[in-house]
Amino acid sequence: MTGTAYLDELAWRGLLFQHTEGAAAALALGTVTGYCGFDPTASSLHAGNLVAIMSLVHLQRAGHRPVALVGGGTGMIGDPSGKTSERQLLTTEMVDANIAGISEQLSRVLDFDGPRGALMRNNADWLRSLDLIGFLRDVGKHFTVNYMLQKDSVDSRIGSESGISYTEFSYMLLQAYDFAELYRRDGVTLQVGGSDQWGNITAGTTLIRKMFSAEAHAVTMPLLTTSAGTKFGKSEAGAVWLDSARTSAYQFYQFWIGADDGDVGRYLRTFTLMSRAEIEALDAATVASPEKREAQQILARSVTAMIHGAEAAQTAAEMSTLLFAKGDPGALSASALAALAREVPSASVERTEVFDTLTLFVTAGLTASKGEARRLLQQGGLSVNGAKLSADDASLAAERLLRGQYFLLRKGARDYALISVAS
RNA sequence: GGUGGAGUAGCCAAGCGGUCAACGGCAACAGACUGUAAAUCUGUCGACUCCGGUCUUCGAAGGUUCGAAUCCUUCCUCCACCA
Repeated sequence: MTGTAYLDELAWRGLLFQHTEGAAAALALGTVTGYCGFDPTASSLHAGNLVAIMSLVHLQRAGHRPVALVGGGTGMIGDPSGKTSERQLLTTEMVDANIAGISEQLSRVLDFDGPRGALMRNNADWLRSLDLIGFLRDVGKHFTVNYMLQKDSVDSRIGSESGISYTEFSYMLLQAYDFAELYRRDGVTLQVGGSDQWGNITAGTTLIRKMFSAEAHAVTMPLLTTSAGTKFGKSEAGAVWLDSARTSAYQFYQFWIGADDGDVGRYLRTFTLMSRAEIEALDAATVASPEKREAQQILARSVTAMIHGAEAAQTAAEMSTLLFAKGDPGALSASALAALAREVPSASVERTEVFDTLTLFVTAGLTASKGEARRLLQQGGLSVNGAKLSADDASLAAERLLRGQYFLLRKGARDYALISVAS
């Protein structure tokens, strides 16, 4: 294992934005313990957080020890980095509930066994009981306000309409203190994060130098964007969550398979552990025959398997094929339909002789109101059981139910839902 | 503290007594074309709707008027200049 394996790996994958001087040398000296923080802003992580998770996975694979820090303390304050306005404070209960959710997700992806097994830490353990006077004397004394004002995260907010509260202004010191505390407790000497975290991270290396006369390092990764310039990790329906209760494995799979040709190579590098040669072969395949979507399929399969397991990824792929292979939905077996009901958003309704088309789409959650459903119907954007509906298909007869029980609804090109009739 | 300017739908941004649910752009959604891609073109785009309409919006609260996003008063917030 060469000393620069970690940075080299990040670099060719396009995941290296900047790092402190001497980071490479420090990594070359032996096993380094490095951490990355996760904000408990929701009870689940989302696709965007995968970049940070991968940074820890690569760290571990390069022979180092990763620490995942959940922000049970910092989450009470809110990180101003990259935010244009003051944030709403979360309650302790919300933060703790969110921590429980994201800890579980992190523990599924990282390897906690062995001498370099990952560690899970929660900064609530040291931040919530922090006493103000002690903090101001021990930590605050090491930072000038001048230094803090220079940080981008603060500077951009100073000039903004809403300004920045003292609470969020202090955030950087808490994160710096986290780094120092992890150094003291676990010997952590490296922090990785998004490029917007540079200021917070270097505040930490500064603090460690002043408090412990020790050297610590920062590595940051570029913020991910799509080739269209939009924020990554959003689908039509909103954020792509790692929690299958929020985003089913099928929907998760669909998100990845919809990747643009221009993005898929980068995503393979960022979100899979595939080798450079394998990925370059897929790049070539995309150029040669983009319509096969080979790279997208492998990407979707791989990332879904990492988050939801190989079995769920297999099922998601099968459902995807089922829906998009342009087969006749009437031919689907009862068990295939039952499986579909678990993967695709679904709802059940009472049995009647005829069903109101618009109501069905609203019930299925594909449209927000009957008005919207009507508009889509008139535009030809709705279909049932694989057949496009026309403007006068205001109702559906019970005879059209698949296997006597289901309606397969579709909005647009790829938004499916299943209605099942209570028997 | 003084003077001047500004606050309009998810964002940007017109409108400045009725024809305003409010021009235009972006974003979003749908259709055509495709490869479950991109680009392009077309349509939709406050909420609900029995598609006839109904209801709630233009920083907040009052007021003038037959009628206000548009005029007046007070308040809140932001920006600029002066002190």
